[in-house]
Amino acid sequence: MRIVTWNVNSLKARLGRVEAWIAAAEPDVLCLQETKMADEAFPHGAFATLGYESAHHGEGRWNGVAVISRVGLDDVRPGFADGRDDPDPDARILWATCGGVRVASCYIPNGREVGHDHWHYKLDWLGRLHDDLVTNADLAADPVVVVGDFNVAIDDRDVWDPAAWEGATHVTPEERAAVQRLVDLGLVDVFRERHDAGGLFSWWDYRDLAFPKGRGMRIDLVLASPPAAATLDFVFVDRNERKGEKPSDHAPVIADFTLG
DNA sequence: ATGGTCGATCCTCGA
Repeated sequence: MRIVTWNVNSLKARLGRVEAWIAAAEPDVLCLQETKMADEAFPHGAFATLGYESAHHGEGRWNGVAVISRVGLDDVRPGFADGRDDPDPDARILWATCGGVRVASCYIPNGREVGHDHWHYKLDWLGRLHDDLVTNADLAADPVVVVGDFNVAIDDRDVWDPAAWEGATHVTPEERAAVQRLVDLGLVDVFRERHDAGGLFSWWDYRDLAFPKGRGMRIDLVLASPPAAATLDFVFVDRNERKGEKPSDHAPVIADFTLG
């Protein structure tokens, strides 16, 4: 089963590229983030034409997440089920079961600046994801794959210049600890398990020619429960998608499992 | 060629 995460930075602006990419790469499950689209505007028909069911959780201008699947799409659930009364104010997580795998498409808050209200929201958001998993998933027993734009670089290998990012959002001990809590539940960062090297990134800023200069970060993650991670065949970043006309600033991360 | 973003919105904000 080929599971992909891709922050497309507006699905409206990226639809043509996404359609062409699906036809070429043939994902079984494609999780999108930053669709920046209302639910009414989501192009279910375009994906149906390609043989995919789709679910979307959007709000319009910002955020928005989708799960697109050709291996079934059941038990769709937007938002958290973590026992708290306050819903997430943003459209940032969508769960679905695809081909027997429980999948979450996640767009973790950016954080903006360390100490900013939005940074505290980011830490709280990752805590809610943790509690949602504890409440609703049996990671030791079931295939669960949590993917998305985490806006956190787990260690210094995931940053083009750790010195330039020292003390900045995405690399603080607090943010890294919030992701580590997910790993401590048993989730495996399958890309890092398979690739030791630094300099392998999934996002490059549009500004200052960051991509041709190699100035990126690895912030798009595929986190798999042990039963899923044990069946990993390969995982890589399709950095070709960062090239060409009107790319997203993120490239797809592709993980193939021999599940099912 | 010695610089340098993009998208959605409403001309600024968020990333």
